[in-house]
Amino acid sequence: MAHKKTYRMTPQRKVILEELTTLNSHPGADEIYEAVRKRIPRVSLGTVYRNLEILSELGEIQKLELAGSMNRFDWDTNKHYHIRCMECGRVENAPLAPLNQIEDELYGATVFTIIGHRLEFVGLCPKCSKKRIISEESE
Amino acid sequence: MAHKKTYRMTPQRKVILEELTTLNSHPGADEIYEAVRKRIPRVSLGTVYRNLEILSELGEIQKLELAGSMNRFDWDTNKHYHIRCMECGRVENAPLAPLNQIEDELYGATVFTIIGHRLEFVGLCPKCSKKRIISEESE
DNA sequence: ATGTTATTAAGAACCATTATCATGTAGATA
DNA sequence: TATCTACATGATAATGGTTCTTAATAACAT
Repeated sequence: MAHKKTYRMTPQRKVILEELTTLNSHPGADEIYEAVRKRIPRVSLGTVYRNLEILSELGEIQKLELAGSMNRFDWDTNKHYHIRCMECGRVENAPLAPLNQIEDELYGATVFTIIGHRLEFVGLCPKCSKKRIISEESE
Repeated sequence: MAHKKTYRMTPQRKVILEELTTLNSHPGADEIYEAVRKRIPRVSLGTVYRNLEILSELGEIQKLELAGSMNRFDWDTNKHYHIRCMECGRVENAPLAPLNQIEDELYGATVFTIIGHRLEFVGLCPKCSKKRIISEESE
């Protein structure tokens, strides 16, 4: 029989959660690490990763597996989509309601058991799209 | 003025392309590397990565940036979506037509310049969904 | 044939993430 | 309160995918 895990609300875990909700937008583990270090200077990077993992297991936060190598984290656990700047990697929420029926369209058409879907928009944030125009001009 | 790059179809590049089209389904760079090594034993992993990159730049193949760290490659350069097994990582095409209008819905609602979107379904392949049932029974 | 540029093999470097491990601690139980 | 033990921690090494570097070679243009 599997043993039910219990979780403690440790100071580190609490600070990590607080900093994630404070940070403006979809930080990566590295940014969270830096923020937490300001309050707990001797915190270890492993602790940050471990707790982000645990918190998302508990449903307290959401782990975003977008394109690119780095994971990002979101305090908003509601279903929503994201836009990623292909230039600087900045991530923002996409103003689009969840496509709840889209998975039904695959029902019967695939041998897979569908569990969910991930939709991500790719584009340029204002800053990077401005930069791009300038660099095209100078060519 | 930017200098236009020219590309040669070298033996290695050709074999990489051939093996990708031969391999059943959405292989990663590692699988392609193994396949190419059977024909060019001394090929280097770096060459495989470099050429996969170049081939996708040329539009000969498609680079799939799905969730998780590993990129996969697709000889089919038409727009289409994928299903990924969350257990074993196997990837198949999703039988769903491209959502061509979906990006229009964000127009005016975001400060980003939208360039494209990525939709990926997550689920269980037949093999893994069978395994999961068995392991649930034995709990 | 000569210079120029693209390509290669091999391995080092890189970066995000995980694993390891000895030590520490919260909270249940005696 | 004392003790027990599963869970947590910090420090650091290891991993795995990918990219970069270097020096040697091959292909093309002249």
